Amino acid sequence: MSMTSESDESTMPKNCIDSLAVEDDGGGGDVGPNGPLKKGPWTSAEDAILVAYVTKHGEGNWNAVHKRTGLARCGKSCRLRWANHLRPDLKKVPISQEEEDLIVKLHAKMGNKWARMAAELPGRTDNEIKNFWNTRIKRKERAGLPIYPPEICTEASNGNQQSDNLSAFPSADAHYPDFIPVNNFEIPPIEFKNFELHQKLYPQALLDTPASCLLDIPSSGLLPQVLPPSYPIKLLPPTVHPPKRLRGSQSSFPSLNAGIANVIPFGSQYPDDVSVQNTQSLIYSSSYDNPNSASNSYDHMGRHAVLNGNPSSSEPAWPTKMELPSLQTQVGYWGSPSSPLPSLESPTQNNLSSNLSPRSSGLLDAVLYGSHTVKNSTNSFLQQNWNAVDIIDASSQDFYETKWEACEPISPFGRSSSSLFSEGTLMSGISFDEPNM
DNA sequence: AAACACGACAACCGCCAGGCA
DNA sequence: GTGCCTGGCGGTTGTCGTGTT
Repeated sequence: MSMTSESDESTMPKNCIDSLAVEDDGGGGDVGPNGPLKKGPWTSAEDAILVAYVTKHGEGNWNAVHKRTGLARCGKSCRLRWANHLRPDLKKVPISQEEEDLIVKLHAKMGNKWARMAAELPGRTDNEIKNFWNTRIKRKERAGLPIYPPEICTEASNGNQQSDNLSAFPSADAHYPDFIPVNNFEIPPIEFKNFELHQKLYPQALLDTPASCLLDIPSSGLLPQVLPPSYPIKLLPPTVHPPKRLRGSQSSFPSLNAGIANVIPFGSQYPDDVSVQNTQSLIYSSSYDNPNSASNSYDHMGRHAVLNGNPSSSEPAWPTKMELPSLQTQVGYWGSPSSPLPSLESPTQNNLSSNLSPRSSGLLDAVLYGSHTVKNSTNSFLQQNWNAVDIIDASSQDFYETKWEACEPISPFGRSSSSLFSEGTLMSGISFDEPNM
């Protein structure tokens, strides 16, 4: 990014007030109990500090970052920076057409569930998808084009009808093409590995680099130097972060309140729906043909896809505010007592869930499932890659040249960076275990 | 060349939920 | 049971680059 301004005089966010600022780099920022916290664009030096910290200590406990490193950033800021920019598994290339198509499809199903959408798009962050979508919406809106391409609506409605067969949905679902089976809780077994491996991949030298030193480094690009020349995307399948909590666990459709969630056969759509877990295209590949419902997916302005066919939802909020797909505005419809829907605990769903993924009815189950799977997979994975640590510590250069070559050629920061180790300039001796201020 | 509009993106903010003492 | 802390999520804002007038 070009945003590397060091100046930031803005005030500290309220939610960061609990963080203790140690660094006083003369920059702006509010003053926490122990000093100022910076806001605004991150510098390369700050990135490097954060990367080093996370590499060594792992994700989580973000508020400890600045306490241990002297980084004048609040925990939330650190977390976001890491998640959106520093995670090694992030793609640093523009969103492809395929990805765009998938985003559109996912949005038709999920609405503004960016985090969940990100989970379906390896290497993409919720923020990235959100930005992409918002931009796209604006563009479409300005052009008077439908947000959802006709084929998406058609496919979605087809998929929805197909789901009828599975869930014995009432005929009303013809108006809810986005009600299609999808495993929104998919937690690939490997996803929890990321950090452990990263810990092995970042150089010990960096880990021991004093924050005070790093902070003095100009933003000209320390980070590219301290990070591997390429990312192990293939080794580290990016996905939703481990116990990523899903908001409104009672229903993955935000607008569907608990009561509704209880009656809607989301089981076919949620955690346990393995039928879609690995075959997302299934959703749109149904042989069903329902042109009518597709045509209903657009309002007269071509603005908001009325996927649910409810005209009332197509009007108001959409243009001025990023809205959920109209599906999610149809609470009343689904919530109607006249629509006896199967329970989430139906045997069918349970059967599905028993195979591959967590049960739709419980986020906890999803997490537990994920943890279990990861635990197993991580062990073997780490065993396979364990020597990477030693390699790095001993000879980073060799490691990168030999191990990273086969990986995604795009570096985390979108450039081909020279190895930090090739330059061998990092200081050592100070660990982030100890506050260095 | 300057002004403006727009896109793209990073970062912040407020809210909320889970964990824990 | 309650309150605090931490972290996640979605919405919003701010900034910069680029194209157009």
